Amino acid sequence: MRYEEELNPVQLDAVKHIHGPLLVVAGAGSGKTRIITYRIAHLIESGIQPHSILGVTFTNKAADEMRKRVQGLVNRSPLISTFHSFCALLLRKEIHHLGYSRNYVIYDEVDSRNLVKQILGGDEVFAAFSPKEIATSISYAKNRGITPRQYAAKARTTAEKLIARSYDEYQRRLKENGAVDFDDLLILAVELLEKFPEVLQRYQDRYRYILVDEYQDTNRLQYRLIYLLAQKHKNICAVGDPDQSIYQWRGADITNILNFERDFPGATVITLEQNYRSTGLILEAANNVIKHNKERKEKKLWSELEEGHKPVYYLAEDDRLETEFVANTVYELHMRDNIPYRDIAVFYRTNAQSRVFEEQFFIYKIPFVVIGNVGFYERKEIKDIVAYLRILTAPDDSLSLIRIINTPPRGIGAKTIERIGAFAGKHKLTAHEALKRIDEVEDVGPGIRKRISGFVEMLEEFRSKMNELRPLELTRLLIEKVGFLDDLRKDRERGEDRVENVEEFLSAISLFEDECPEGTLEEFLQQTSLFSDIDSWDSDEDRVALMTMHNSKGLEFPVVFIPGLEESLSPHQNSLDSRSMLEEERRLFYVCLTRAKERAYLTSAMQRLRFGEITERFPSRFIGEITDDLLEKQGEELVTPSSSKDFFVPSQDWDEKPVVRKKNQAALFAEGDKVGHPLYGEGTVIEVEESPAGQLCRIRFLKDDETKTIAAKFARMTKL
DNA sequence: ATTCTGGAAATTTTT
DNA sequence: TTTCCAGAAT
Repeated sequence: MRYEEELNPVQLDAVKHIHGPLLVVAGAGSGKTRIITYRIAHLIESGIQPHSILGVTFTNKAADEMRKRVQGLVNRSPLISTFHSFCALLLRKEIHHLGYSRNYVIYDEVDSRNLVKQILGGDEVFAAFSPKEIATSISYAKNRGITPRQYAAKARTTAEKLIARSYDEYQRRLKENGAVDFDDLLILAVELLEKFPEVLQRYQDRYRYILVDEYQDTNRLQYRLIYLLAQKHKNICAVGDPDQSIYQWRGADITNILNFERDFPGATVITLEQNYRSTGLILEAANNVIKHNKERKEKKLWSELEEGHKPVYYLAEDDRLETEFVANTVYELHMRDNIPYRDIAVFYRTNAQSRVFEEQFFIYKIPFVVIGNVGFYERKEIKDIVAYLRILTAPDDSLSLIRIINTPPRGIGAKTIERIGAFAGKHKLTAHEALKRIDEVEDVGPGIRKRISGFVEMLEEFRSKMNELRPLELTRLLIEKVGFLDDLRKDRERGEDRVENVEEFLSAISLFEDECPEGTLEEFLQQTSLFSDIDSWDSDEDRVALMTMHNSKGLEFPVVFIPGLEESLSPHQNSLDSRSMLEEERRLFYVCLTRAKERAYLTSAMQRLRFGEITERFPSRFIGEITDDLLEKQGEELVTPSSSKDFFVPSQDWDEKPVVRKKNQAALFAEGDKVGHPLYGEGTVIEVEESPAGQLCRIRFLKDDETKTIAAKFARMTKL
């Protein structure tokens, strides 16, 4: 490959470097991804085996993309994953050393919070503290490498003592449930490598060449992990930019990148300051802002690209008009300048801000996709199904068990669950074991007993089928057996959406089966718990992307909108009285602005609706930090509500829904059809309903004369 | 045991 | 405005 033609001399130095520690300080848009991919390609072309290379990125999406690019260059690819996925992989093979089961379950944030809630439970002293706050504090401590014991030793205030106790109990219950949380993945991986030198050595010799992206956002545990792995061969390449550090609030430690040369003596340091992404004026505006940070190593990006357009600043009267301006401008750019929707993005500070844009874009028929918000796997209906599947693979996960024992409702209430819990506690049993001995639990009525044992038997039945059935088939049968769809459809308002989500979940399993023909249910579950919303975003679809400022990291778009640039939103209220937090807010804004290739639109509102109440707002200080000659101002009087209306008149014939989802609907069954079902046997279709999830059939089955609603697409039914 | 109801709270950012 | 939760009604 001709590296000289594809890279500038500085980039080339970074790419051609093979042995020893290397730090690449890569300013925004300086070709960071390019360097990493070409460097991997170069390593492989120099005769290094792909399997001895490890690449670590921030998101699964970034990892996928990088893998594809390397694949495109040299037709081979090493392991590239996120820190968390890598740790999960490592632990899957080695966790037994630490006394955990290999089939451990990964708890996400919601699970963690529920567990904390459970711990605080009956104790009224704790009522003053929210489970969320405590969960956050615990996570914060964990990311700093503080153990429960260390925390307890240092605790002084009542709150700290409470957190200390909760933390300790939290860890105990995690282990009891055979579960680990996100933070544990890192903690346990580090613990494993520290306590078992022979394991460490194996992995050191396996991954001789390590690359870490977004190094400025690694925390102490992640640093430790990399340090351990790279200690022997010292072939570590870290790429990052201190000006783009935006995760200190969750424990990212900027000193990791600042002390690189101290930690890896003899390191080569390469700094990239030429920007290839943004046109001149946008870049200059960004430089303007970031230079206001005090805690910063001087660095000035420059560009050979043309000056381009000035960033536009629009001050709206209120948030409604702000979104209208954005929608108008998007519409104009699309219609007049033929800019595809996929080239446009909106970055806001808080997820709550997305709503008004969704509504406005909907009115304007502008196709869009919201990235982030409530992640797919965090939706209740999906978490419920996942809980069922987890229980099959890991019976001890009592959190999941409690979640599903009465979902859908089967007459097992809070009181009963409490009694079972007490029984389990008394006899030192897991919830699962206690359920099996339900006959010994006192004060439980005969009807309830019967339902519980029925429930337990059903789980056993499915568990025994786990080996013979593929995950998709198993999940389908489970959903039908439990009557999950019937339950969802009881919700008149959102039932259809939920059924549709279930459908999407099944598609995800199907995709997994295609990709990993040998993949087990456990592996699927582990993979999904480390999935984030941005990972599944298809950037080829022609839609405007809506996401938080944090999610914009690592991306680029020709056109970028940054709304809500007001004091108390950006910079955020909670950061106003700390200089370091304020500087992080500034970096965040800087990151967003440098995503823009050709056009940037910055907007603020003077009034904003908050919880249905009007609040007064002031333009962000960040706007003031950009010199006037760099901004094209479009103020209140320039685009008033009336004149903005002139931009856009929705035409009458645009009647189709702007956001169209592809559906592969096939008319499968009709009323009166005789059908055979793998679980229920023979039946007759008595009603067919078309839904977003395809046909839903009400079917009366001969066996016990029962009527059930079944999604035709997913049931393996045959016409008789 | 489940569903309904009204009052209170909610919004920082996430692997 | 929407979401959440405790207590009341079924």
